[in-house]
Amino acid sequence: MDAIPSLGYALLGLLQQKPSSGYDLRKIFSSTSMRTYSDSPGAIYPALQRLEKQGLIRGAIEQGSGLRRRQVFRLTSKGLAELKKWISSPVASENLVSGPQQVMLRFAFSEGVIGAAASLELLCSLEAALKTYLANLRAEYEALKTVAPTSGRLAFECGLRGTEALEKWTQYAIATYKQQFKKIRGGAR
Amino acid sequence: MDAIPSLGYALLGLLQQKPSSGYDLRKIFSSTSMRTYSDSPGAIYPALQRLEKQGLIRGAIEQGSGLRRRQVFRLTSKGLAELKKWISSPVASENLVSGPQQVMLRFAFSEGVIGAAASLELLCSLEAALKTYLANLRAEYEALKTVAPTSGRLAFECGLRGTEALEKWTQYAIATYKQQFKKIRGGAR
DNA sequence: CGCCCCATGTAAGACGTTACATGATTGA
DNA sequence: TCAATCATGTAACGTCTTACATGGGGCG
Repeated sequence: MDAIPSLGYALLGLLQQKPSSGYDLRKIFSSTSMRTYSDSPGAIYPALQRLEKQGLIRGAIEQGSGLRRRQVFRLTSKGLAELKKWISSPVASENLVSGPQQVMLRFAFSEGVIGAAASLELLCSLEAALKTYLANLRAEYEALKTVAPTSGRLAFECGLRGTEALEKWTQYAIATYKQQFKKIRGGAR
Repeated sequence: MDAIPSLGYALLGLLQQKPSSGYDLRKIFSSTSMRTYSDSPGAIYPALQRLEKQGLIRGAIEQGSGLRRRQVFRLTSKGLAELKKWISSPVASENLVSGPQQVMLRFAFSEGVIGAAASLELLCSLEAALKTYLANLRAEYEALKTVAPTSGRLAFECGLRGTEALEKWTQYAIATYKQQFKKIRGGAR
């Protein structure tokens, strides 16, 4: 089985939340913070075809309400399994090189797919990966800061600060989940 | 003239700093914080060929020291002009949708290519773009925070915090440059 | 001699982009 | 009836990925 690109997982995650047509998905990409993914038909329709060919989703034509036929896709059990596997695989520090976007996509879907307890596990794995990643960044910074021109040094500091902000967010998110669990366990229902 | 991809500009910027062979450039990509760019020969050599075909760089074969021939590339005046144009074009808030990486690459090269005063201008343009971008993000957050599950809300907050950190960095960088200018103007040499 | 590093490249395939095509329905 | 919106798709093109090919030089 070939590796599924980022867009494919975004589609799987959205379809898990709610069965949708290609057009629905395009609207989500163009109107929400998922703008980072392409809303062009030339990207989405072929991607849906690939996922269907791999047996991860199944489309059903809906010819009811008089409009042009729409094809509504939903996850198959195989698709759900693939999504779970992707979301729950531990975060490696290499996953952070090209930004946290991919990991964040996994986390955003996690609660609905694998549950809050597993979301927390994902966060802990992210925190550990960040520790090694930040150590490398800081070492590189020490080597660079004496030789680079101001703009180069500042640009590097930008990456460093961004990653530090991500670390703080991770700790905040972990605390949020832990508190949530405490409330549920402690509070009467 | 076709649009130059990100990798192309990264190559132009590095070649402006120092004429290099394809192999040198690959090593930079694989060993420094520019890991985000591919270090694979299948990406870099074709990219260099394209840039040469467009007249932005020129390669000279170096057959001196007994090793296999290496081809050292350097910027042409046309290439330098293109690089200047790219770096000094104002930042739009759309440039921030897919992360600050591209803008940061421009900034990192800016001082050596267009000078510190123009670097400062780029930063101010970035600050303005961030203001509108953050306003949009915050509006979307208000709409989302009541309906989204915890993990979805937290993931969005991550993006928000990251952008806020970027804004703070921008202000810090602007202050750094302004202070630098004051020192130069004020201090005897 | 075999192995690793220098150094350059190509080929096949996957993916995304832009632009175009199609056709039905709703509303001015 | 004309335009806009719903809804799906295809074709050409460019770029990146992975994998392979080539060949010289230094070293044990």
